[in-house]
Amino acid sequence: MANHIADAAHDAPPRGLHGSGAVAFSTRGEYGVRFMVALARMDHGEPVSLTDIAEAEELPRAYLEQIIGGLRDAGIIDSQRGAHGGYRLARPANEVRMGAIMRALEGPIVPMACLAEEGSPCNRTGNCSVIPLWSRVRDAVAVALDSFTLADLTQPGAPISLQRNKSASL
Amino acid sequence: MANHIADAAHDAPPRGLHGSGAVAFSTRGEYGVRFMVALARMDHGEPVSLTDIAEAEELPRAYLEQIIGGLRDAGIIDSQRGAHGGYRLARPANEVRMGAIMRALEGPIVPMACLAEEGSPCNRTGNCSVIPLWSRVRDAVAVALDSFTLADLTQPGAPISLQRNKSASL
DNA sequence: CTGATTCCCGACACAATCCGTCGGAATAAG
DNA sequence: CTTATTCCGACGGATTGTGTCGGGAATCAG
Repeated sequence: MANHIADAAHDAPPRGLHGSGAVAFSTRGEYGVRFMVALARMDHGEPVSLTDIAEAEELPRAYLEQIIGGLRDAGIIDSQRGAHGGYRLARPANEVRMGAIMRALEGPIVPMACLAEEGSPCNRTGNCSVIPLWSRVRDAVAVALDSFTLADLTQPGAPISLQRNKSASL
Repeated sequence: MANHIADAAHDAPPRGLHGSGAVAFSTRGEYGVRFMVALARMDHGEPVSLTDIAEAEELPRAYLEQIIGGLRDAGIIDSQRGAHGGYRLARPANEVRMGAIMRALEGPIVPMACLAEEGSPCNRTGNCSVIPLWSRVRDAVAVALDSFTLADLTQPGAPISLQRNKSASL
């Protein structure tokens, strides 16, 4: 009886919904950022091998290798194969915004499937007044990420005004 | 040879990592918010049944029922059982912040496992300088969500300065 | 040339989580 | 008593996240 209701909402989302890389930060983001920070610290002109970084950060090497492919494709890091090969920063650390790194690692920032680029995922555009909310959240995340550069994280100590607020519930 | 590296990083995370309700917005958040908006519009003093809302929003009824339990437990909505029962807003729509709704639906906002409340999930607190980044993202999301009230979404039209920026890539 | 080192890439397996369904118990109105 | 509705626990399928494995391709040293 009520099945057609479920069906109507069921075939609406063509793609998996938060799979396209939502604001969800998985280990890809965590590991990838830690990789970048470690690389920025170790990069002294010679390429740094993946094994060295994986050991220093205690991360699974093979998995990390798979993750950082996105960083290379995005032109954030340069790679050199062969003996004595490894990775280097493509640009100085203070010119690399963390938003670019996260987008390369996790895909575009789309907190909700409604905000996908192509196609018309949300057929209720007229009816749905919730889009401004997700839109603002997306922009806020992007601004927050882009307010840091890689150089801000390589230096120890609080890079910008940082208060560890232990307010009750966020 | 290199296995102990993987092992060291392997038994470190005791709990599932982004399961505690990260910034990841799943259908719980989407459906729950749509439920709240629909309820705010239909609430005229009499309780509104879940079936009516599910039909109006074309959402799976049984799943929605499961989702909104969190809203009731958080005291955001009142429920009345039995015939002619249903749901009502516990407070006026303009006093309900969207952050409270999202927290009730998806759990606390924790973009990365490092920021969990209890225990010391990140044993590299001295070494890890990435925490400020995740911390700022978390705060930005919280502020963005709390900048909307439920009333802002029930009225059609742009509630706050809203420009649908179609900038290339976020 | 040969071999060692390192990146590169596709496929695979395991576990967790998400999404949604189902059936029944409790409560309230007529 | 019958009906309408919330409430609750359990269950299954599909998807995705996490990580491994093996081999191929480039590069350098000898």
